[in-house]
Amino acid sequence: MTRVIPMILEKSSLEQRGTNLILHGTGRFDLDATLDCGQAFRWKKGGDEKWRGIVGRHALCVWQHGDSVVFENTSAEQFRTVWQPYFDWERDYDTINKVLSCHPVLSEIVAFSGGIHILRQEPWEALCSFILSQNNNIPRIKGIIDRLCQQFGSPIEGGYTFPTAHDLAKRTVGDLSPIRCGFRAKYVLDAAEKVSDGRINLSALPSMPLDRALECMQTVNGVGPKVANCALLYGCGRIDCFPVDVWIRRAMDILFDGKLPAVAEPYAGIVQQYIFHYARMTKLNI
DNA sequence: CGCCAGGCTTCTA
DNA sequence: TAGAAGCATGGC
Repeated sequence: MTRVIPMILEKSSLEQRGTNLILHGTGRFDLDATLDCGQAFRWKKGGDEKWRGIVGRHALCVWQHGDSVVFENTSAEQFRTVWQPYFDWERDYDTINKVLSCHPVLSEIVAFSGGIHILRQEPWEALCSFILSQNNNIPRIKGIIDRLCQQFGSPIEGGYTFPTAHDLAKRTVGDLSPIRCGFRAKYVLDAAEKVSDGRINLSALPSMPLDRALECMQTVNGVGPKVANCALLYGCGRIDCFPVDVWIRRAMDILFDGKLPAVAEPYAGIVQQYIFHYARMTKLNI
């Protein structure tokens, strides 16, 4: 049975084909780049070219053909409540990309990275993941997070959930040793304690003034400006955040003489992700 | 093997 | 108060 549902605000449409749901007309959206640009660490691409990952308590297998994206075993209802917000399909990236492209250098970066969407991840998962990311490389971060979920998450069909702050708050550094996250263990535990006992209220962060939200994040031992910005950008939908790491620092100096063009400021977080992907993939060979 | 990784805390001058 | 050292671990 095939049914096509036109979508509000989009040129796209949904088609239910058997148990799979297909989103047509995704334009310039790039699933590979979105899931592999260093913003999320729990997606794996199989030999069958399909991505598998877990968000909340939902396991998903997803792939792309041209401008269609296929969601395995997904209902329209689940798409609307889980995957549409997660993949940030409510946001008008076409218009943002158009606005950015008036700047010559940004235009080149948009041409390269403009298919990326910022994923709306769980705040706790984003905070915890980016604590684990510090002074670390992406393949190893993924391994650590895999082990964290297997050890302390809940088993569900298709894998394990990300452990809650409450789950981790009662653990010790010794408990975390099988995770092999090194000196970061004490930082994760401090974050877990502060989130689970309410000293940090993650649900208040999206609407807080940015400077206060950053300050709040940085009350965690082991969370500085970079991790705080990442947690707010990827976990709280704060696209006004601009995390600066070594790649971004170098790219900003080379591409923009150290200063982000004014036209990019309202979308700083999105542009940051575009630049990060561009910098890593091209190694800034310009 | 040595260098470095989506940094941060702590020590030192 | 700025700048360097130290930190666990392993990918490349």
